Amino acid sequence: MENASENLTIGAFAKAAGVNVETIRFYQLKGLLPQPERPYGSIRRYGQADVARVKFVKSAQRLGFSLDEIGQLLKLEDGTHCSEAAELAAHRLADVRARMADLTRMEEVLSTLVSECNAHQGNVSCPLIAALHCC
Amino acid sequence: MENASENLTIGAFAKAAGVNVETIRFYQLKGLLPQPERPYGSIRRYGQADVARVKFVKSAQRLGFSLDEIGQLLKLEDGTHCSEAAELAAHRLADVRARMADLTRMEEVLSTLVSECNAHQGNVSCPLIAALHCC
DNA sequence: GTTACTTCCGTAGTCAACTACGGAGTCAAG
DNA sequence: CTTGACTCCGTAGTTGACTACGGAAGTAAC
Repeated sequence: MENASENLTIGAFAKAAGVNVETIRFYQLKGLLPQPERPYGSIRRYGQADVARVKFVKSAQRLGFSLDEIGQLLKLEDGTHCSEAAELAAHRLADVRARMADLTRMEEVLSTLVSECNAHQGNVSCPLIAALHCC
Repeated sequence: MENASENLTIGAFAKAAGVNVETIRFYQLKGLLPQPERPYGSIRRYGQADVARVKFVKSAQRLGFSLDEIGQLLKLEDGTHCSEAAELAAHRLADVRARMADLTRMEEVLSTLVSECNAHQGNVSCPLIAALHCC
């Protein structure tokens, strides 16, 4: 008999990869995982390479890549197309920086308003509400 | 005759507020704008107070508030419930800071990987792909 | 050989904040 | 009084990444 970890049912596979069964099936539909053949109408089996692939997807997601982009990265998975991969990452990096700039702006305004509200003891209007009315 | 800006059709209102007509109707559905009465089966009219309300919504959105939260803020619009408003803003601020922390982590990893990829001239595996495979 | 768990597969639902569509009614200008 | 633009209203579609459902078939344990 083969190693048990090379003969996983979809449930064991999902558990090993740390995702739901439905997520596996969803990734197959999206082309992120190959549709495994079903020998003689029985159930499909998975191995460590499949687990690694899902973990690759999850790692890339943590860096902000979309599933579409991850599909592109998976085509470069052999590591021989470094410049293409770097270009994808550079786009991601630009997007991350743009979102950080937005959040920085929000953070500045919100923290100012929160501290103004906390300092505010009078009976005139709330600084936060006033700011939303006026800008 | 009244001031034209107090007798707006929905189209003029939307233009004045800088949004689409459909957005107005959507906000009415969500309770962010009152459902104006239709006098005698004719069309509805809007005024500057409505325009101000939509602009309030859009200002709050720029600070990261969801429409649900904005609904709560609108109930405090008279400015006399500063501490409640400040509490909502504090939650928003915490969320903004959490998202910034996530993005900062992504930025660090991505920028490192992009520069490693750019420095990488050998024929061994791409640092980006390797990183996704391993962490 | 039966019970109980799992898998298969397609379709539909979730969330947020809209956007699009379509048919009927209303309104102003000529 | 007709034309054309606008409004009304409900329903459905969009995006992304899943999650849920349900009936049929395969599989494992006893």
